[in-house]
Amino acid sequence: MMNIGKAAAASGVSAKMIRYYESIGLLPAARRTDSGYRFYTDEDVHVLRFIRRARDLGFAVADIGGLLALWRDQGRASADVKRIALGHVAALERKLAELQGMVDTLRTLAAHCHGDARPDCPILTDLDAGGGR
Amino acid sequence: MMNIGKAAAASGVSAKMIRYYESIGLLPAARRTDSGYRFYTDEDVHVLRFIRRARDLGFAVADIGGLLALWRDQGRASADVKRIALGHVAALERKLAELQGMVDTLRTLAAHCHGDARPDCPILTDLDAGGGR
DNA sequence: GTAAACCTTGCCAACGCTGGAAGGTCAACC
DNA sequence: GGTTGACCTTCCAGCGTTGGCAAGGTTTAC
Repeated sequence: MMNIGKAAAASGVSAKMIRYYESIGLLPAARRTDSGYRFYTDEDVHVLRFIRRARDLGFAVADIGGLLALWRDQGRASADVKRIALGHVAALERKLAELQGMVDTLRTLAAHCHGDARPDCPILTDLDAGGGR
Repeated sequence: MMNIGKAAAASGVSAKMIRYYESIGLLPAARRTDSGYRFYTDEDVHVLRFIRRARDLGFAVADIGGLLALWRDQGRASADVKRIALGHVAALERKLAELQGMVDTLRTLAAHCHGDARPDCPILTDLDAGGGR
């Protein structure tokens, strides 16, 4: 039994976020003391850590709802978990490829920019012309 | 001389976005017809395309303000442009590394998940335990 | 008894857009 | 002239995740 500050410190999820997760329905409403303070058990902290770890791995909060349901479901099929994880990997890789393309383009442009006091610069010229595509 | 719909089609920036960029001060207030319609010139479309290209390269809207100022400044030093571009590359690469780390972790976990009807799954176990770090 | 550290709720800000509602304007057609 | 439909206008509200601040109640420690 601990209040939200302790649960936050123990889980690595800020008190603000715990309340937020509760407000959007990712977490069930916490039990309250007579004076209205939320209180949490070690089990709750366990769930919070699960959420934190999933966030660190880039899962959207909505996805985490699904993961939590599977986590709690002792009869789950690991295929379901794997499918979610690989779907997320695919999404991450799309984003990776996109960022990588930006980096490549910018590096190429920057490599051809004198980077001195002269005004001409292929970076601006490219932006100007729309990349020539 | 064209109204916002034409300018949007010609630049690849939606009418909604053009108004938004104006509202946040990235673009100067457009001239208006007597009836209040915004109107744009080919030169304006040129600027819009510049913005679009910069967004495609992942520049934040705030950064684009700086780039636009340099673009318009005929006496700019290319070093200033290059610095902004490389700073942006560095930020992109930090994000890339972060995403790559997530992908690597998830791929490793997924590779050890049977992905069948059995419930045990190292993905959940990892989330459970906080990654063991 | 009082001060400090906690808790509560609620609202605002950020990012970059997207959608909708309610209304005015313009062009084309009958 | 009238009507329809496609355009334009403004404002409002939301997405997702987090931080910050305010005003007030509670608990803890001295």
